[in-house]
Amino acid sequence: MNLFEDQGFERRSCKTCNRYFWTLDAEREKCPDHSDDTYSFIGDPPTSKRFDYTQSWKEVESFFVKNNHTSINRYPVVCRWRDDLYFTIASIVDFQRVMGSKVIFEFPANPLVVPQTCLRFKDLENVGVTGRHFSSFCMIGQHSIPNENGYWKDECVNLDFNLLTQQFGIAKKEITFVEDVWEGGGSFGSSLEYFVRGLELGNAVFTEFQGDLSNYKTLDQRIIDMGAGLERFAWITMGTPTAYDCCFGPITQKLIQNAGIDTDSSILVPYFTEIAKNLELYEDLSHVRKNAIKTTGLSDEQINRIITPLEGIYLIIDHIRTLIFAISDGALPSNVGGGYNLRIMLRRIVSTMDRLKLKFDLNEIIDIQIDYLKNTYPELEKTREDVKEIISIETGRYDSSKQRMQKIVSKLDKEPKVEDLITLYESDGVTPEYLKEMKVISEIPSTFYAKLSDLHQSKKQKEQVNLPLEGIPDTELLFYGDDPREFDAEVLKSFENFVILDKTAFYARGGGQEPDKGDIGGQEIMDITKHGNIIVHEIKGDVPKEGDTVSCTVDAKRRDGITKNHTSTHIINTSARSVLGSWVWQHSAFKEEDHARLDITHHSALTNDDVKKIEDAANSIIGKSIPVKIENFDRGTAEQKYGFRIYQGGVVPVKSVRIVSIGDLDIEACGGTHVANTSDIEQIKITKTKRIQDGVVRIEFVSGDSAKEFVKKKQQDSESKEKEEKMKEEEKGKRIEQRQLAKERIPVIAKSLLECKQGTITVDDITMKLAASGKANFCYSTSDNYDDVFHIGLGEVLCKADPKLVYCGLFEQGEKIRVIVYSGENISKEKSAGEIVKSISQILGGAGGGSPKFAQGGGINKSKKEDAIKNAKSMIIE
RNA sequence: GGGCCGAUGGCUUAGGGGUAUAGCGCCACGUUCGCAACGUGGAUGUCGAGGGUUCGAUUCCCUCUCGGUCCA
Repeated sequence: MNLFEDQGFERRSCKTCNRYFWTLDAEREKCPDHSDDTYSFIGDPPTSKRFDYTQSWKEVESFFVKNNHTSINRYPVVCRWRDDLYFTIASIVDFQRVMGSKVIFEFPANPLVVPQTCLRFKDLENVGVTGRHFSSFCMIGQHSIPNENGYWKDECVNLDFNLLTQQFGIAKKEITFVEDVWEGGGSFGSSLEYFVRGLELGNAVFTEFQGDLSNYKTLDQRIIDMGAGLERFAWITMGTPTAYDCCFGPITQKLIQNAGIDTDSSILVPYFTEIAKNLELYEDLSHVRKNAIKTTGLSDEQINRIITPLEGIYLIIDHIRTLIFAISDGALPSNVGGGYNLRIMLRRIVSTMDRLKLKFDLNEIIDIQIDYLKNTYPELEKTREDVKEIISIETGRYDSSKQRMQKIVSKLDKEPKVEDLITLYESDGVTPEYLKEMKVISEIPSTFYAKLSDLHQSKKQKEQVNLPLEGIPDTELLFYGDDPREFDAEVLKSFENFVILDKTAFYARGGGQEPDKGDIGGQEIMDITKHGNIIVHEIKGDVPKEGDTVSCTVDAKRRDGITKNHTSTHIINTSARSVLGSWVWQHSAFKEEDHARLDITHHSALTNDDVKKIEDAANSIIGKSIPVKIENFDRGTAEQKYGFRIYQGGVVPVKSVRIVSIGDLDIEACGGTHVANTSDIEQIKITKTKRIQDGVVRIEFVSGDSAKEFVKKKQQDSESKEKEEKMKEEEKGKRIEQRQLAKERIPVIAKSLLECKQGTITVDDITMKLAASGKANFCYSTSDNYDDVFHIGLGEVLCKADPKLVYCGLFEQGEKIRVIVYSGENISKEKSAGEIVKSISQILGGAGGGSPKFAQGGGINKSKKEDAIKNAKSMIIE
């Protein structure tokens, strides 16, 4: 290093860990991790300049721009350009593109700096407590490829040295460089970490080898990956007790005042210095905290009144800042993948406020934070209201989920067994952690997770067929060119049922678009798949000979339907985004000939109103007859030009991307087939929507002719449904009429019947027979003019008035005959209604039963009606 | 895609092969100068839809729809 020689740095080995480091300080014997001056900048910064978070970036940026760097905007924190990462975790990730097993680097400028927001959830429990851990932070990315524009080690170290000394005014003897090796992502190189007073400010990695330390070769492309923590740059100039105090802008002071915490720097400075030092010594955070309390001699009262609430406030602010970035960039809190991290963070915010009895207005915190952050990240302004909306929905969801769990837990009458725990978790979403918190169970059984995972043994993945494709050239794709429906092609290879042609107009399965159908040399095509750049056709009958020329026909109607549906997918996607909110992204899609579906990221199920608005927006795009333009771009150029919205369908593993744009409404990287103009689609109709998982909504739809048919069929359906409804209404009216009739007539009939004091009387086909004293009275009817409602009503009234009465109603109902028997209170023991019904029903060829006081039954032998009533008479009157 | 749970008046719900529970709300009347409170009474609940078993299904079985939830 020329710099080290010029400036007089000395290389030494740490007395504790033997690592080599470079210093100007003749006294220094240990590396920064093991020195005594660790974190002495707290309360005593090593520079007279004071830069907060915003200003720190302005200083860094202006320094590098002055030194011929291009300053580029941050990339999204949702890492859509890589399949293996959910969130952007380092600035270098911005420029990494995975192709197969290889990672390649694509730089939009060289050299460059970027203020890259990075999300890391590894040390979540440290956030707010340690003074320097964040769930998201700004990585100052300084990147260079050593060519005619870029530079290598010497220049890099020079720049970083000058940044610290000139721009930040830190004395050069404060700076220590530590030698190390950095490895990751299949490549490695030497690295130089730079520290000031024990705080690592940055790490420059000189990536030049591929492989690992035992087996490596030089990379074709050497890269400088210098990452530095912007929050730390601000902190070292401000010397505040924690980095949180100087990195969040005015919100921190506001919340501290709001909570009424008295921040006494004579307590905070030594406490957080101790925390920082102890963090290097112990792994366990509670140990670190305990030790710091002991060393600084803080009382329990001071901890509870000052430190604990401060930790909570720091956590809340940090977590909200992360949520602002993540939601702005299109991530939604959910129960899957990276979304779960966001849900956890929101729940930590809410439960921290509950625990500390802090009443903050989250919307206000979001506003103040965005007002501050937009100095560096102006794009956050655009999603301000969307962030608030998502956070408020998620907060509400947490509340109702807590209530739900409480309700379920309150119903538990005994300590649940492991099986019960699994049911509770699987069916009701009650986590064992919650049960432990609520003291329903004392410990989570050790077998819980084992049993749970047994239950969800994932089925074996479909084995991928390995086809012998070596040496076959790429297939020429006619569907990207003239796209003929009939063409001749040469058979390059054929085996089993597979045919490979030199060129093809058959679209292969891919990008959610189903393959074409048609025939090759008269044989029907079963499936078409893509293997690298080779298209493989699977056909039904015998395969043609290699070298033959075959004539091919594409099923034009099918292709037409699929194509319309594909463009419709793009249209619905952009319509949904404009109706619902900026968080809407394509999650996945499927396009068949006569129907298609699009899964989008959205927090709730769609309402009918949402669906109508989306459909209207989509049809209005069709009505505007917008040309659909297809262009090919270099990937980097496309990303810079259109942003990461182009990756709706996921990662595109090719260097040149095909950009499909519908005016400026929707621009996506897409390999599918599309109509030339939106008016070709004619009509889009959403047929169904469904929430398929937390945070994902499925929209099923039809377009073109299918849409027209759907509308027609729906019209017919609604007409027949209307008729049905009318009939139901009529039936209902009849029933009500009958009930009304029964209600009116029962008192009248009952009165007449009860007037009979002896002998027999018949009123409206109902006969009352009064027995001699002591015996049961008998009342019956076999008229079909009465129904069950009537008999039940009359029986009850009569038996109440005459507790020695047995009432028996027989009537035909459709093909069957039914019987209802009531037995008065004073007689029901000897003349049980249940027994009578059983006997009668048997005669009628059926069955029945009930209680001694009330029973019903029935049968199918209508002709036995008279026999039945005779039997009843004999049973009752004897 | 798979598993589990659920769907009962406007709302919350009990129940379970044989008259469908209760609370809140609502309406009417009474008490009151009026309100609240109280008292009395009232309501068109096809017990999510369709099929099966049965004399009889809201209940049991099957299919479907919708909702919840968990796992991929």
